[in-house]
Amino acid sequence: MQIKDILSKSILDAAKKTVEDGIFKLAENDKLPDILLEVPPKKEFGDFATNFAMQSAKVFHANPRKIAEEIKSRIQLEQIDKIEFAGAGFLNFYLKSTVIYDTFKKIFNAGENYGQLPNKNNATIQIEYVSANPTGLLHVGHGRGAAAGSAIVNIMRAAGYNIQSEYYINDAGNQMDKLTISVNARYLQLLGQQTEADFPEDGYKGEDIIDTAKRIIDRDGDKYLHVSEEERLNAMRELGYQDKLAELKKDLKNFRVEFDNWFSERTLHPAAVNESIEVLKKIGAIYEQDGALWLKSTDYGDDKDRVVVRENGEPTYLAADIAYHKNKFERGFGELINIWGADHHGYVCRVKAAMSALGFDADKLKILFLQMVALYRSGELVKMSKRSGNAIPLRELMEEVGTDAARFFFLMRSMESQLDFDLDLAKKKSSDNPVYYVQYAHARICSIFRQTTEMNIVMEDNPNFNLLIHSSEIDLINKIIDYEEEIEKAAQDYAPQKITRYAQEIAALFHAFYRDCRIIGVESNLASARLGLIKVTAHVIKHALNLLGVSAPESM
RNA sequence: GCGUCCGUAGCUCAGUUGGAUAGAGCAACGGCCUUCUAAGCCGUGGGUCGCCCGUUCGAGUCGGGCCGGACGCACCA
Repeated sequence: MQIKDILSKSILDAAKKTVEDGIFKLAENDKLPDILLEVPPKKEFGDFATNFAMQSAKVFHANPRKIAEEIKSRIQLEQIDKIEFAGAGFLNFYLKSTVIYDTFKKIFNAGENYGQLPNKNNATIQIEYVSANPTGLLHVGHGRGAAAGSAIVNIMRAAGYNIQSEYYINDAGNQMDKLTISVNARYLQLLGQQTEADFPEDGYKGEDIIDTAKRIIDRDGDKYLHVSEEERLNAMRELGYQDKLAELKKDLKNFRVEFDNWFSERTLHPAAVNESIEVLKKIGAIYEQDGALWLKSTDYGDDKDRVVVRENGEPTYLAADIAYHKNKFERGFGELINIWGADHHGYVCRVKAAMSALGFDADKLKILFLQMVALYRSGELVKMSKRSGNAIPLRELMEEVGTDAARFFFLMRSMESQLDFDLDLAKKKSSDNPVYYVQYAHARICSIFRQTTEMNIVMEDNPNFNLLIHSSEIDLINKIIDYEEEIEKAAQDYAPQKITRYAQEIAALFHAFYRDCRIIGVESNLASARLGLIKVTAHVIKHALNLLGVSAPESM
């Protein structure tokens, strides 16, 4: 049992005891408030504090000071040095120093396992993210989604959840037709059969389509000039698609993003799409009007009903999405998480409406939104890529600042905040740059180990951590003790930025320790304990960076 | 007009189911290398938490109303 839980329980027991002792009365319908323990904002306020005396003032009909005194006198714990009443009604708990040493010793002994929480034995949670159309290059917005999604997957796994990650490939419908005519036009152009003037108006104009056409020519030459137009278009569709998908996978891999499953929209057409429409028709959630089929999403709070099959008989994107989400629900996940760009928020209601209509628990579907990314260079907003004339491709960002900095910067802010990405700062090789700052702390520790090993300063198997009494050492130990709780919180809130922040904080505490506490040149038992401390510190920094998908170099 | 998100130091942002004197980084200014990486450390200044009203013992946090910004409001995806 964690010290926090022990404290909570003894506070609750003490509160109950005040009632038993007849000090306070609890009315029939009144309940004791939950015990909230927090780490106080200032060290003088102790190791933990609770506002219980204030929270319970109402049900006890007594002033907080009186409540605090009564509770204080009923708590006897060997781990506690003293309890003080402070402020408007806080109870501050001061732990005996042995508590943190005992806790730290357990962490030290856990070694590489520290940071991996026990399995929660939950039904698998599915996280679907990126899911960009395979019709062009991933841009920086996708990059933010990729960084966030993969970090959330890592964090939730560390927190003990079973996770499956998935990418939904929109490889059917309109956008594939556009890809086809675009690749076809570039192919014909490159082989001198067409000019720029022939390029279809609504085609994809990006340069990457030319690259795709070039690769097709490199492979198959001009052979599609000598077949029927239909055959050529079919070839352009398939080859273009395969090429785009391969590029997309390549970028994601370089960005340290992997998926457990790739789900092709094509597999839903036409059977699964038709089937979900039939089911919805049968239960009256779909009706016909103006030659189209409409989902009655207004029954579930939507502004208007939505078309699922167009007048021309073609299903809409929504129709496929209903079939896809139905499929996901039927796979039996405990929770479905989608990470979408903020520009899709208007879409939530209709998808949830369809799932509710189909009898699924729409609350199991959690949709997280990602706000936009704005890149700044020399203080100026960078809008377009010079090369592609379009949104900035993720690979250009990776080339410019590197994968580590790109991921770290994407994960510094909460997802629902717009992100201003400072390219100059991301490239700086100094402590101004937060990613270098954290990595440097890790490298510094590795460097100390290289030197101490050479000087035969060794860490014993069982160092005496009680020797670590400097405030810089205590602060660092306390931060390390917090780590697993931080993971838990980050997982619960789907908030990778909490880990990014934590990494910066522990790095800062290490640098302060480095300033105050030397290892080489001190008495061997103390050196040994300090080596133990920095060994765990290095592990935690590396572990946190791994969760973020950022490397932890051993030298810089 | 409607919906979602945002508004906290000059800039970018944290602020743990409402709690103690609102924090961090950058920028500015001033210090620290004969000793484990100065890619580091220490110090100083800097705030009407967009505005108003309400709920509460207590509001940056909750509710209502304004103001400002981003995004969305297709038989596109």
